[in-house]
Amino acid sequence: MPESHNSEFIKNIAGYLPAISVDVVIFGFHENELKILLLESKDQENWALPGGFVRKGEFLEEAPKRVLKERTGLSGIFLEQFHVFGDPERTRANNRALQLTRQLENDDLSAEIQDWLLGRFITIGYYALVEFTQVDPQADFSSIRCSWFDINELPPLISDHKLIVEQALKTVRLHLNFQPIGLNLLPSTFTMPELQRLYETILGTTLDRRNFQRRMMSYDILNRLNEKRTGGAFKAPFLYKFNETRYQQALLNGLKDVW
Amino acid sequence: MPESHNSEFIKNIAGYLPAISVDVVIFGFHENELKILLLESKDQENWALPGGFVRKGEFLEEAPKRVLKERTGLSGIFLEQFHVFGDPERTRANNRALQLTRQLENDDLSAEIQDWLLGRFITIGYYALVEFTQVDPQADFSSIRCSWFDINELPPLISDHKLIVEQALKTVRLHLNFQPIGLNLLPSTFTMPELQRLYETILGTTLDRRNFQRRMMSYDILNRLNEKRTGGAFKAPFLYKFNETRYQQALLNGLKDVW
DNA sequence: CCAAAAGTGTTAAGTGTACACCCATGC
DNA sequence: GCATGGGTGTACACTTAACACTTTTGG
Repeated sequence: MPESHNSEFIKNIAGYLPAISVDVVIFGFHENELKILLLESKDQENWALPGGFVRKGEFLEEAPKRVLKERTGLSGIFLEQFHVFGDPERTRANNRALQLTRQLENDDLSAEIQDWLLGRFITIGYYALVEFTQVDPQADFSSIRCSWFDINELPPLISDHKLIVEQALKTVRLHLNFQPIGLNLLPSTFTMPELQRLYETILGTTLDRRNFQRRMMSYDILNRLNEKRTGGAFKAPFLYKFNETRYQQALLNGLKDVW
Repeated sequence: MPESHNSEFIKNIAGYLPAISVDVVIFGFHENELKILLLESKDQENWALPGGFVRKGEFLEEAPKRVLKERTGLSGIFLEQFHVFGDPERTRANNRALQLTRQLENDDLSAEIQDWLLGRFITIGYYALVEFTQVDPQADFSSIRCSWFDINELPPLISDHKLIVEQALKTVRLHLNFQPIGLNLLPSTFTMPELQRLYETILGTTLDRRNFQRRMMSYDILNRLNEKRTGGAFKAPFLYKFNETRYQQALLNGLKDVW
């Protein structure tokens, strides 16, 4: 799938908006670690965020949706614009362009297309929160591999991608203060301790078990099921599900305003 | 100043990034009303947000800074990116382009430049908070007038500019929950009731005088002066100044986190 | 001296924090 | 039965919301 899309991409380079790219920080949660999905380029030691370009006729949000779909197979996921990165010196475009041009150096790329690729790119940063176990990471045509990395053990990244990741994490932490989180990061049913680990991992702190439970319940976005997670050691915890209606409402209205 | 800049702009259209514009929602506060600065175009009944393009070599943030400077004369102002608007059908660019091309129809605009102007534009929305009394609104070359409008009495706006304004206001209200505000919206000294009116106006609600004062003081970003605002009727209120060091620190660290 | 605005104080209700205690489970 | 993790309850501190009282000022 990505292959055919990519050849298509090369041929239709003029069908994309110039100078604009999107990069997506795809967060996943697994074994108490917050992870992001990265691509390893063929030319370099460095890794890169999955990114793409915007088709001339499409809605802006479609571009990150495509990226997410192609790299994870997932759709219908929470995806949020968080910052535009536009330093003239950012070399993301150059790196990406170098990959493309080297790969295609035998082709007869017009000067126009060369210009397109080598010009300055402003990139719109999106973040996505996905369920780790449902993802089958797919490399794109310019990459060797696509895989998950612990947020605390990132490899060297191209261009300003480290900055983009940091900013994404900062934004998620801020959003945690007034938005619910977890619907797409966790399986459809989960235990309270599991939800707590997610919060702790994102925040990089520890939280009080009992107070966490109370606060989460006060948000009124969880339904406790009559089942428990059996099989594990020790006391079996209850299973919970997000109440999707209330969850979406909380996303819109915010959890709590100061004023 | 704007005139010379504008002719320069036309000649150097190729010196700007294609397909990207910035629009700035400039908020001011005057007589208990929240206002924004709008431009009236020569061709249409509709008004528009001040906007501009990004020069090829400049930092992204320079573009809205230029816009702000040219329309208000102000610099060093709080300016924040809040959303990217990228629907393919948004006609801002077309409207703007129409103005430009009509105005220049006798000139020999190359097909390339025509394409540049008539293509699809993605716009990055910024908001600025400025001190009303220090602004001398300046129209640009494509506009008849530049003036303030009460946020509740906006004229018809071109394209999706109404949406952009709404989103800006929503963002400011949200930011009010974790960021200090007022440094650039108010004169350098002000009274507590004046600051309260600002908050009330932005939020569209009324607040308790005494609790407001306590909360503001608890943020530890205000210095009370030994002077009062005399001349008015009734009891003279104290004057306050923002402690700029603490203010900037609060901007960075946030006022209060839930977690 | 009265009305209106501003400053200060008080108190009850609500919320958050830090625990103590009990329950379930595997070894 | 004991270590460990999970569920529930509670006392206390702290914050917030609501309101009373006092002070200042112009008319």
